[in-house]
Amino acid sequence: MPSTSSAPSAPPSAASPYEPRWLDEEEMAAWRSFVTASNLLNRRLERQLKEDSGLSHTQYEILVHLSAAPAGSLRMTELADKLVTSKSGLTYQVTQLEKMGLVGRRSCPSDVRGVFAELTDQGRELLREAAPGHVALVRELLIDVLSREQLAVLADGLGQVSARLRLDDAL
Amino acid sequence: MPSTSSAPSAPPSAASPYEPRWLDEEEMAAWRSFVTASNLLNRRLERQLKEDSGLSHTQYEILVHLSAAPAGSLRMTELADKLVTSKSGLTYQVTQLEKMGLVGRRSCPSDVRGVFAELTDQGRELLREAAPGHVALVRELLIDVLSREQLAVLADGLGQVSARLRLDDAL
DNA sequence: AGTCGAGAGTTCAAATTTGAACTACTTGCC
DNA sequence: GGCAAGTAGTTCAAATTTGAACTCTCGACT
Repeated sequence: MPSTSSAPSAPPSAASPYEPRWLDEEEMAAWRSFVTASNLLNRRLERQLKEDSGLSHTQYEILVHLSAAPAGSLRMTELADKLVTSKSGLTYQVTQLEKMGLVGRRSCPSDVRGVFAELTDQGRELLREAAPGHVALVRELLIDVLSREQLAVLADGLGQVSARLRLDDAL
Repeated sequence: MPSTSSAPSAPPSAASPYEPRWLDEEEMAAWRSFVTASNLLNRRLERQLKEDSGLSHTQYEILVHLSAAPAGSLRMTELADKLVTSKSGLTYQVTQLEKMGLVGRRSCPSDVRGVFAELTDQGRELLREAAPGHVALVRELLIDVLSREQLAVLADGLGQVSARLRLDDAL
């Protein structure tokens, strides 16, 4: 009896109005490995970043997104979107980063309600220091484990999945 | 200038002793889509499960793993491993589930230190109710978005990634 | 037997995350 | 102009997560 993660082990003929389409072995394996890899990877990156730079993965990603943005700054909402996190969660983390001197807040000229999070020089510098180690680990644990083709499929497939999810959310 | 998530936007010729191998566009895309899809998916599943069954994704997975285990029971440590979570985190969640009457604790006969988490009838029942909706959503958002080949690659590739991570952790 | 390092779970305090409520501002439209 | 509906961010309380410290037990070895 296959050990599944999304269904009780042996779907009995019972309970729900329409018999759902359970996941077959391959589908189950894909889903399982996705969840597991994601969790394991997160734990590892979290640990490494905290040890090497004192940043959480979330904080690191905030810096990255800001550094990639036009003036090293992004509106809070836009940033929250890119990070896929809650607005309140972002408010919290930006405050933390502000205390650390890595990020600043400026108010938006065109919209009084708006707030820009902005990378400080110190933030840029810390990111510069933190990036190599982080990238190296991502490479070691994920990128270099997969072939070029596998990477392409990952990018493609999960890109579609993300796109679909973003659409749904926008409803 | 490519927007990367693991490196500052334009890797300047600076800072670290050995110039790291940055991620090229494809690699970056793969990594980005993985992280994003994972976050989006988690948020969605979390929401759905909570609404439909009052369970968090973590709690749901605990029930699943237990239901798939020999006597509907697993040692705490083993369960924590499967879930990829901290021991203390598991202690907390098992206590929650216990309060809800979905899981029980039995002590291990052969090892006084050991504790089994065990699915109750009520737990089995709730899982039976929760599973169809959850599976349907996983299918809709991930499985059915990908082709059979893409799924195979996912399972394979991420399986390897997980295996590697598990090995490393065991060091 | 006696001891010492490792393992199993729990407890604890601190950090994080989240949704809901709230404030203040914008916008589209009469 | 003036309003209703929607937006941007923050605040707040509650739930969760984590690592470190701690307790107790196992096991191997002397």
